[in-house]
Amino acid sequence: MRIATWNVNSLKARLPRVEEWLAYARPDVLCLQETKLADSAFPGLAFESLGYRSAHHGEGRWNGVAILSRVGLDDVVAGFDDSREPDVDARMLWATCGPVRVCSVYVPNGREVGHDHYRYKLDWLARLRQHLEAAHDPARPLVIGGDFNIAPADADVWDIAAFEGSTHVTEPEREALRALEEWGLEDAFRRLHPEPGLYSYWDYRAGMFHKRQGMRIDLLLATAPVVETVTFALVDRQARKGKLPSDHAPVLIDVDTDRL
DNA sequence: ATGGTCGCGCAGCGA
Repeated sequence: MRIATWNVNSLKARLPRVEEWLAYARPDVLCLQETKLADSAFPGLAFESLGYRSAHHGEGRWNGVAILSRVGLDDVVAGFDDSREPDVDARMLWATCGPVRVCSVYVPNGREVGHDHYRYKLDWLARLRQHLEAAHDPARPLVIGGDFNIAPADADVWDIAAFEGSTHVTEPEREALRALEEWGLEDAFRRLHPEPGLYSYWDYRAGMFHKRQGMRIDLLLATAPVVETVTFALVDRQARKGKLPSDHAPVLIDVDTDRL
């Protein structure tokens, strides 16, 4: 079972690239972020024609997350599944796809250290941690895929010195990510690829992609039963090339579900 | 080259 995550930076602008990618990568499950669509504008029929069921949670203009699946799509929940006040933004979507509970997340960017949005980011991650503790079991198959807007370690950015004082690499952000890992999630891509220089996001500006100056902020966090059966992991840099690319590349893992 | 790019939506913000 191939599970992927991709921040598409507008699904309206990216639909041809997403369709092309589905055709050649053939993921079983794809988590999308930054669709920037209202639910009424989500192109579900286009995905249906390619063999995918889909669910979307969006508000239009900003944010927006989706899950596509060709192995079933059940028990869909939009937003935090914790009976508390709804999130102000459309950043989270849950669905059960075959044997795996899947969550697509677009973690707040944070904007600047000390900004209200930075506090919102940390609160958002803490709320996810609380929800996992209250309602999930790390012994069961769960994958949270998305744009976490956090580089887990210094090796996940092209030059840590360039990020002095910036969001995405601060200790509170990394601590919030570690809290998810301490509950029972693991960075599945990193487990198979410990080498540095592997990124999932490159700024559009200044030829950052061609200079290989990126950040690895798109993660597939998986519980132990999933992570122990991962046979392959990849950042598809091809999808960052060519005509009208997203500024993020898709990240995928292959899971041997027979061993789940 | 002292700025570089997108997307949204039509100015300027967010990333």
